[in-house]
Amino acid sequence: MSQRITSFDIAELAGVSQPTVSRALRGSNAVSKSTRERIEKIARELNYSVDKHASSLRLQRANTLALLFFEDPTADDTLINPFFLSMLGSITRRCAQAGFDLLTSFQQLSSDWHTDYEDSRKADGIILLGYGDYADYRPRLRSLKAQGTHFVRWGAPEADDSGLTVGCDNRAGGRMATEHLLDGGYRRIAFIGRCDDGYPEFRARYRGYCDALAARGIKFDRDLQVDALTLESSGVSAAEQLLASGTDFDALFCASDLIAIGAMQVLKDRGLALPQDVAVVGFDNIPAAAQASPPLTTVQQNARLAGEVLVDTLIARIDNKDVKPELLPVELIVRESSQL
Amino acid sequence: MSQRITSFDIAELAGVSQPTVSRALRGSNAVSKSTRERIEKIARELNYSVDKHASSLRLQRANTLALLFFEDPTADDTLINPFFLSMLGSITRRCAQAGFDLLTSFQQLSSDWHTDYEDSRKADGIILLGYGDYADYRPRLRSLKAQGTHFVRWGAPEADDSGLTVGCDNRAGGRMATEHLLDGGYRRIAFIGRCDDGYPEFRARYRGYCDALAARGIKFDRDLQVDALTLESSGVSAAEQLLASGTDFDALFCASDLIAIGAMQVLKDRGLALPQDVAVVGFDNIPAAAQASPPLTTVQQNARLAGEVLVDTLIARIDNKDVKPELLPVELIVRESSQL
DNA sequence: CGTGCTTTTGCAATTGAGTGCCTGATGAGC
DNA sequence: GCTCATCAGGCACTCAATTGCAAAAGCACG
Repeated sequence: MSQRITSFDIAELAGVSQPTVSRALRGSNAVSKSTRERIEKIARELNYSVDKHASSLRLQRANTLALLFFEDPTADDTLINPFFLSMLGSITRRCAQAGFDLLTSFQQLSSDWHTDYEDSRKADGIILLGYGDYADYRPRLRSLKAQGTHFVRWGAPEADDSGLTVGCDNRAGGRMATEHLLDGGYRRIAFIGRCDDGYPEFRARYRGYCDALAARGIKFDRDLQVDALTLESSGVSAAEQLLASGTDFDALFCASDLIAIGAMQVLKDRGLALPQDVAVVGFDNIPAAAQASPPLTTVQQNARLAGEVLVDTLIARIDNKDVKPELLPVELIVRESSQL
Repeated sequence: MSQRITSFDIAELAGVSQPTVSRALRGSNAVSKSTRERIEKIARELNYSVDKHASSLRLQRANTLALLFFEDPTADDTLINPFFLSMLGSITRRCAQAGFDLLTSFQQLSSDWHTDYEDSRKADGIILLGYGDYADYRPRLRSLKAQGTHFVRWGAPEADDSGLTVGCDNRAGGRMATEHLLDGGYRRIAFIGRCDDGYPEFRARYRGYCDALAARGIKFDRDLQVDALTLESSGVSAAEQLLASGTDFDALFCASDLIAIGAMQVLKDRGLALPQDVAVVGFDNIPAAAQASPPLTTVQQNARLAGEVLVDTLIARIDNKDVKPELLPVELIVRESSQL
């Protein structure tokens, strides 16, 4: 295995000094056109590429982002929100376009992941994709922000974190889903999902649900809300709980597709016809939604766009540019679980 | 924002020289216990961590692996083999355990991805997860190998790439799936999937299928093999083609779950009862397999183990240790698509 | 108390690229 | 032909950590 090629090798072959090679390759205008072209040609022929570590050390910039999947300690990999995974491709591509590398990690919500990334200069900024109870890590995010760490998070923006959080318009999605059910003639629509402080995204979807009911003058019934997390098993229990309560309902708006899939299973087992007896709408449009039986109506987030906006926002923050937070659009995908 | 903390700061506070700090923190035995503890304490208090780039530059080692998802140019993200994604968590965790970072990227099969990673010292080695026609990139892998690049690939090992490829025992999986169908009394079992040179994994599954038939003395019928790629749409066309051909069949062994899901859709649309009229078995155990209607019997690969073995194998190669390739075990998951 | 050995530590150089400052060359204008 | 401006390129240093070598300090033993 031959010795690595350095800018000194290129310099020697081109008959110039090493700094000139550096200037030529990074496009300084203090190098004549002919010299630059000669250097570029040699570099190409030798398959030279700049040593990332030397460059980062000198520039004090890694040109690398870190993607952290926060995991629930109880979760196994098969439970990863498929939506996050479908962002991955988009994130890596956008990073590549912007000249950044992407470090990926799955982490427990432990105490030192941020140290590990920004303190050691491995990454210039962090993208956080998390699930689990947001209340648990809100304080940590606050302290990260106070430390000046560069990061963006996917979720529901809160009042005090301008630009730190990118999310889709969950509230609009909740409204669209509920209006769709109302348009279908359903009137006793249950909301399945936790909507307290720990689940800001679910809460926004819930608000959209309330908005739609209010707009049609339908009274909101407290009994029609049942807690559930983004787990199929949680959808199962929620549906069982709702049935056991005896509350009358003719439709479910589930805060996520996984919940919806679990709930549909229970409804079908009880011999209810979907959507004749009960219509179901989910949220996320995970691949399994289309496979479900019946195929699940759901609100789709644009994963491609989401990934791009996360990357762009983070890079803007790193460059100390102003970032205006935006809510990304959602789209209702109507399938047979809500409409024959 | 305060200035970054360096080993010089620690040295000053500890009243020693900077090299002593370096030695203390990386566990050299040329540092007295009391000095080491003093330094470690100060480093901890200041939240110091070693600058990755300076360290890598000096050590000539990035302590980083790159994970490349090779993508089919035609594919969109929703088509990513879910099995690969479920390896991701396992790979990141194993890397973390081994003290490596993980760079992730989705790449077209372009000409310079390897340059970009190992030549620029971004990563010490590369994990390749790919799909599409293997014949297309076999030559590229050969040249990578010739260049001495460190890499491992997930797939079906071939004769000449010892240790470069880690895979599960596709042939055993194919045999198990087929034997299960034979045990269920099915005799006209079709194999749906391409099994030429470009798809070594499918081919291994196909060989297992042939093994099982041969073991029961059942004559193999050429008409019962239909090409398909890992796409739902491809499963749809394959099933239509098989039906159109008029070939008699009572079961399908599909080379992947996505193919199986597409094929089942067609069979159901034609009014065939699953599994009474036709039994179906897939391969991969993707999450949608359990959601399918009827739930799909399939061969499960152990994604956690796969990720760990990929990482371990690659690190062993980087350290120039000997690597013995192994075939990872598979497991048959019986569901209603093949058994009432 | 001196000699010789082992720890412990510091000095100086190294890793590869990027940059401030200065010099030398070139060309234009008079 | 001379002066001055401009441009190209080189020197030396920097980024933060690691390491070979040598010196100093500590220790034991005669």
